[in-house]
Amino acid sequence: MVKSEPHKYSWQQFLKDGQTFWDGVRNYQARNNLSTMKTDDLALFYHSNEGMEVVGIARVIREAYPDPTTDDARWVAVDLVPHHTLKKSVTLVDIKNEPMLAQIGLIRQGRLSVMPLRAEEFDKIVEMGS
DNA sequence: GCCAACGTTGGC
DNA sequence: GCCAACGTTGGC
Repeated sequence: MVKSEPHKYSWQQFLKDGQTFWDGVRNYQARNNLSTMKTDDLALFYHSNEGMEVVGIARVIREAYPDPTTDDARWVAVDLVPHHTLKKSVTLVDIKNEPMLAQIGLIRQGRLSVMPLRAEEFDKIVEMGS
């Protein structure tokens, strides 16, 4: 799952662009999670702050490479394309109300901007959004 | 706009 | 290497 503040970079903008590079991660844990993403992996796209909901699914088309927006070699970016827009967004409230999802990173560690999801958690959210 | 959670920085 | 101070994120 990746998070973005909609006023900074929204799902709608992502759809319009057709592709984006996921940069600007400046947190080691988030960076490590980014690094584990492989080509063709799917990632839920979450709007933080405004909306607070999962709005779509993105697909990785390029695995972690050095973040082009900084000279600092520690940081990486990945390239994403939109894969699927959820029929209805899954809100943070929905997720909190689903016992099976109570332990996901989104709840446990709110500040983390990139986090892993187990396959069944991913599937559950997708199911709730369709 | 406030505040809690948490990561990072810097003094010792 | 510890810990206090500070900054940032994100939910409410």
